[in-house]
Amino acid sequence: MLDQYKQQHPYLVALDSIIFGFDGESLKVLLVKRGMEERTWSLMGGWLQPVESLEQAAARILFDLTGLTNVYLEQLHAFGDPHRDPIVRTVSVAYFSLVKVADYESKITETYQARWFSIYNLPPLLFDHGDMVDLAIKRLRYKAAQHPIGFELLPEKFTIPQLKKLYDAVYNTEFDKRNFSRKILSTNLLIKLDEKQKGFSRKGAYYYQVDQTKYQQATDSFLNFIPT
Amino acid sequence: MLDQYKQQHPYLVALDSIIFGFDGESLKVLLVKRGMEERTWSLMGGWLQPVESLEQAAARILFDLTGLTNVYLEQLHAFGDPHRDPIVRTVSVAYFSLVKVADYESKITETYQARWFSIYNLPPLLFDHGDMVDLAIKRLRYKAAQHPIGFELLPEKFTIPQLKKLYDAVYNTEFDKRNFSRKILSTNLLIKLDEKQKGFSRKGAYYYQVDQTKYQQATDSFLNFIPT
DNA sequence: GCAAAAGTGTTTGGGCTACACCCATGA
DNA sequence: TCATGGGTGTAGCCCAAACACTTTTGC
Repeated sequence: MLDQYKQQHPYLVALDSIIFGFDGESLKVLLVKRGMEERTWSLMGGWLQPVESLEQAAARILFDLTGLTNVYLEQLHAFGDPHRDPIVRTVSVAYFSLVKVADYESKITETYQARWFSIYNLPPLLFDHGDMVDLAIKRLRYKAAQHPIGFELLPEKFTIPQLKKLYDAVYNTEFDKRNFSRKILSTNLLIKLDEKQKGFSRKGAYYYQVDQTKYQQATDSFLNFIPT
Repeated sequence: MLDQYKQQHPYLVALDSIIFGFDGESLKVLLVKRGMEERTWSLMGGWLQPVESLEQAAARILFDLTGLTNVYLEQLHAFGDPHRDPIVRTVSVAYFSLVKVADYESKITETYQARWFSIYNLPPLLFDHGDMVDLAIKRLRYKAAQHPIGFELLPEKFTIPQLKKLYDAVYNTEFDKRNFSRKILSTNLLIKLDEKQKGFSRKGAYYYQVDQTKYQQATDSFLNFIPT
């Protein structure tokens, strides 16, 4: 190894994931109690391994907890305050992910002690994990305003009222249902199914699903996505 | 140190800066030829030191090259492909910054071999620095479309036509001057000065400066910032 | 038949776009 | 006086916001 490299200090590199889910009513974050820190809730995290990229590591860690693959995963921010971990200096790269709660629900408490918390009712968190969550919420709002990522939080089939409730929860407000559905449908990203939701309301709402082809393209383009 | 930490591999952590500048005509990036890599241009970068945060490190490195402080500096992305640096595994946190070219111009070539390159005419770059620049341009466009960060690239006093040229350069297009100035002025972020620019045009354009108070607040809020 | 949620239509105002003319000045 | 860039005004259009009524169905 060259001198220039030898003189430098190496640091531990961790990954932490802010995992968002939506249960039909409010926006939730998945927290765990890990290892030595029995008393404090924290984000799901782990260490970067020699053979993997940051993104691969984040996906691996997410898989360990949830058993899910093919999940929406986006790098949030690298946190590197010298004293963020009081034991040993660690740089943590935070990722945020959006998961469909229904897809796995059961798995999460098998190995880990994990629980969903409403974003408006979070417990004290380990290290700077609270900052990470705050930033992730901000980013989610920012991003969901222009990109149709909200679908990632719902099951394959969902109704427009469900989608509206999700947006209501994310922005902590109440959108106008008429303008909302007009706006959403005008994107042409949704395919109306023949099936109606049963049990929830008398009338029943039509199910929709995402047009995956169009969705892939739209993800990269600008869309102003918040109606009234 | 606890076992959990001991078993983990540490890595070198670097910082790289995409430094944008505007010379009145086109958008530029500042590149250097560093150390051993005499033959390849690269971004300005350095190693994370034990006592500093990521942001402090990025600011320090930027200061070393340009002598500037109080510069617009924003974390772009952490790059961690296992083989991005072929010699030793390194995680690099990239920052992008916007500097006022006029403020220092002279200093940059004293210690380092540095040069401004048009973003449309970049040389081959070291490692994954090309990806970093691409991402930074994308982010700059994305961000400048909604936040008034364009001012960071101009001197304290600037004219509306100068600002329009900057936006033209960033988006590689030509905005309509009437709509552009209406839009910019409607934000009320600019203070018109009594002074006119001399020498460039016959008539001379009025200088403006940023209303710092309002600007600080606006930075955090949504503004749709691109006219025709 | 009534309660509760789903679904749809209209009007209005503001902002964006497109476009054209006058102004100030140095040469 | 003329050439060059600076500065402003307007009409049309589209989109977003505000708002109310009808439909469906389980009880």
